[in-house]
Amino acid sequence: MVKPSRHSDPSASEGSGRLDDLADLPALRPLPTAAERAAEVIRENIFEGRFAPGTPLPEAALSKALQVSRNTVREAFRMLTSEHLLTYEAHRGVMVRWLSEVDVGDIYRLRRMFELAALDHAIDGRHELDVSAIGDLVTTAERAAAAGRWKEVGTVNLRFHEQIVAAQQSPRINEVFRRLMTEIRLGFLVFTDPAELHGDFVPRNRELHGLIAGGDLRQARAELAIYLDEAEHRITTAIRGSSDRSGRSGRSRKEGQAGV
Amino acid sequence: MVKPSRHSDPSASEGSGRLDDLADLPALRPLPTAAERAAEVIRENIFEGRFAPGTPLPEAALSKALQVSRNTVREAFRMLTSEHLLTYEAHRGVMVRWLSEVDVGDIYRLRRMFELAALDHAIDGRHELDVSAIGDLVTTAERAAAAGRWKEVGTVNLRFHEQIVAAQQSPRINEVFRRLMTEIRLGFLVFTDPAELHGDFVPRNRELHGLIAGGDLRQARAELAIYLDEAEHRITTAIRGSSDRSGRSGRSRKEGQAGV
DNA sequence: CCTAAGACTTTGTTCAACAATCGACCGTAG
DNA sequence: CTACGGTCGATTGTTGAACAAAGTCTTAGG
Repeated sequence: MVKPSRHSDPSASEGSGRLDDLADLPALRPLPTAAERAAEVIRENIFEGRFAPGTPLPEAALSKALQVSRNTVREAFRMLTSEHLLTYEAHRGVMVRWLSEVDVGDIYRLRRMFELAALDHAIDGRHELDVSAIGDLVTTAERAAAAGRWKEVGTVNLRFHEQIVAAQQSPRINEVFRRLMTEIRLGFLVFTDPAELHGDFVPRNRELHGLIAGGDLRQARAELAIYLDEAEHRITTAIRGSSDRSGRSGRSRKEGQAGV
Repeated sequence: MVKPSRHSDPSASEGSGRLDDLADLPALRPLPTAAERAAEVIRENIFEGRFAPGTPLPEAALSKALQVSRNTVREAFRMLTSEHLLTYEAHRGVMVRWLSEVDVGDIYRLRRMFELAALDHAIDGRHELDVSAIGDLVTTAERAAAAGRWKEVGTVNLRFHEQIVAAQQSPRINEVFRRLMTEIRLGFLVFTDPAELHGDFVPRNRELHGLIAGGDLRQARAELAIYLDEAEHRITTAIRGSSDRSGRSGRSRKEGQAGV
């Protein structure tokens, strides 16, 4: 069973079990290379709204700001481009990606495929959903919502869906889906009030968890489908609104964005 | 009104319509950066079998061989790693990826999802398959097979499937699928005689095309499902065989491959 | 046989420089 | 006034050398 996990391998339950507890530690972020750290910072700045969609990111400026060399910045850019967070054009550099309505539609098409397939798998008994992990995530989201930490609510909600998809135990599905979840966060940025977006999804996730825990998987699947339709519609509407108001037709040359 | 718009209407038989033909030029292959060219060469060497799976690729050696700087080589490595053709481990560099049976199973799970969904889409009338493009690809494959150019047969066969998937008109599905097709070519490498693998798939693709052209999409879907099962089985078997024979347990440290 | 210290190799990162390309500015011609 | 064409400055693309950090191999010793 080749589980290509970069970090500790879970098969460490043999021999002198003294170190086993250490293996379960949160692994305090190795973040090995400078490029990864740089990418992390840029990513964070994007999701905090400091680097808004459309913002060009010059290599020299980032190099100075992050205190790393230009080569390292370029390396970080490449990572973020492959995550679809930046768009790249030769000799023109990178800019923070604009998520269009078309993009959202495309992302949700993939979400439906992967998430509904996961439920189908569970219905057919091919794999099992991790009910307790799912429940924990809902609880975490509820606590964050109660405390008003809406950004965290959004993040945890996405992990909730990742956990569902993980039931298929497909490394590639997990990877692609994770990237989709990162990308869709660009769509969250158009909401000035995150509560508006995430607020009522928390109780619905709780309901989903209840259905799954109760074994009512068919009902859960139906609910999930509705959930996805509505989420897509809500983000699409928000994007349409914001693109009308703030004239963002400044998309310059050509029509689309390159660099996928 | 001499606005030289790129896509003027076809009524170009008047005035100074002289430039309109230029708009239809094939746009002469950019291949802009040295890193992309380097990646292209390495990719080609992998699929030609000169860089076999498991081969480590030292930066310095490639830098000298390709006549580009080490930084550019690293850039190329990163591209190929994100295509899943190379595996990467910090401070240990990259090596050509081993495709395991588990990988093949995972890839084919995705293939089924995407390809069968494309047929379902066509069945529901949501999108249409490009029958002529599909037919052209089969013809090309037939000609290559007749001439014994089996590597080309494999490539064209993959493009045949890409064309089917393209019916869904989803940029992200296309991208992910294209990457899967690249990756599965690593599985082709275990066949010493490519004809053994690709040979009888060509007539089956012809049959598939016939069914699609005839509008018999349900039958096509069923055939495609069988096709995929058999292809998976054939590659899996070949990998099991080759990993038994040539002791490839030289997978050194740890059990898996990192870097996905 | 196994272990450990040191030598060697390869990767990670930086820096400075130059070439290639892009975008804007600015005259000139119609 | 607008359209065209060239110049210039800024940014990206790429190089080569250099050094630090981590891994691998060799060798000496228990």
